[in-house]
Amino acid sequence: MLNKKKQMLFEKQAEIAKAIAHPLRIAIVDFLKDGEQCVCDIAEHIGSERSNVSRHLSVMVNAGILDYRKQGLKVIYRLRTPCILDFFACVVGVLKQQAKDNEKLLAAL
Amino acid sequence: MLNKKKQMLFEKQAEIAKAIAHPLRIAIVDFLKDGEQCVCDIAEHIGSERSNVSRHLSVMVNAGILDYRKQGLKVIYRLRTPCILDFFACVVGVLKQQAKDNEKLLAAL
DNA sequence: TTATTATGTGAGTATATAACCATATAGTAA
DNA sequence: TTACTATATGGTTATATACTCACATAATAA
Repeated sequence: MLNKKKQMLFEKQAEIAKAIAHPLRIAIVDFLKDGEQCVCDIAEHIGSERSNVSRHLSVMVNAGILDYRKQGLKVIYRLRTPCILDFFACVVGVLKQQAKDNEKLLAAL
Repeated sequence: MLNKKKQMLFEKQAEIAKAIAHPLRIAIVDFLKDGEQCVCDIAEHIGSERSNVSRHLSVMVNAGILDYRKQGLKVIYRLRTPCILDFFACVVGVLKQQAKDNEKLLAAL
């Protein structure tokens, strides 16, 4: 059985994973990998309402994935942990594996 | 604005991330990193009902994270993409960063 | 001061997810 | 055949999440 310490660690990890697990949030992280951006530009880039984007951003800030600074009227967000990008490299690996398996399946028909 | 292709990719990635984003599922992945296991042993190890574990497992199989084989009465699950473990290395990095920041905050009080 | 702009947040609704229980399915053994 | 075990799944309920709209807040400019 799991001990309390491990259980707590898994809950923390799940929180962070959940903070990434949304198409818009992934689009945001992908956008921010090239540099910091304000909410308005993020919203325009991913094509969603600012209020919605603002909420997605705060989810990721709370999880520790993003950071922000205020500059006049604007709030500018940036990636706080670039290793998040490694995660996507792995995910793309999973997708490629799936594609390969589908090919095999097709070839076998 | 995002094009359709990127949007589809982000949705796929989110699906995989969601499949990891649960404390029990992370516990399962952590358990499986040392080798394949049947549902009954997984359920006992993480301390949850078999029906519940079975559903969590099928979520991860559908996402392409896990694989399984049948052996008599038992169904034995294994990690399909070990790079998933890299993800956790990153997540632990995020947690460490958070802990460091909290220390600084405390020291500043 | 008022007006404008960027961002954040409360309220409501719709949808998705997780957990539990009961039951179904399938393999094994007597 | 019946009994037993491991796993999967339908149904229900509780909870969480995402989205939209309206409004609040805060910085800036006129």
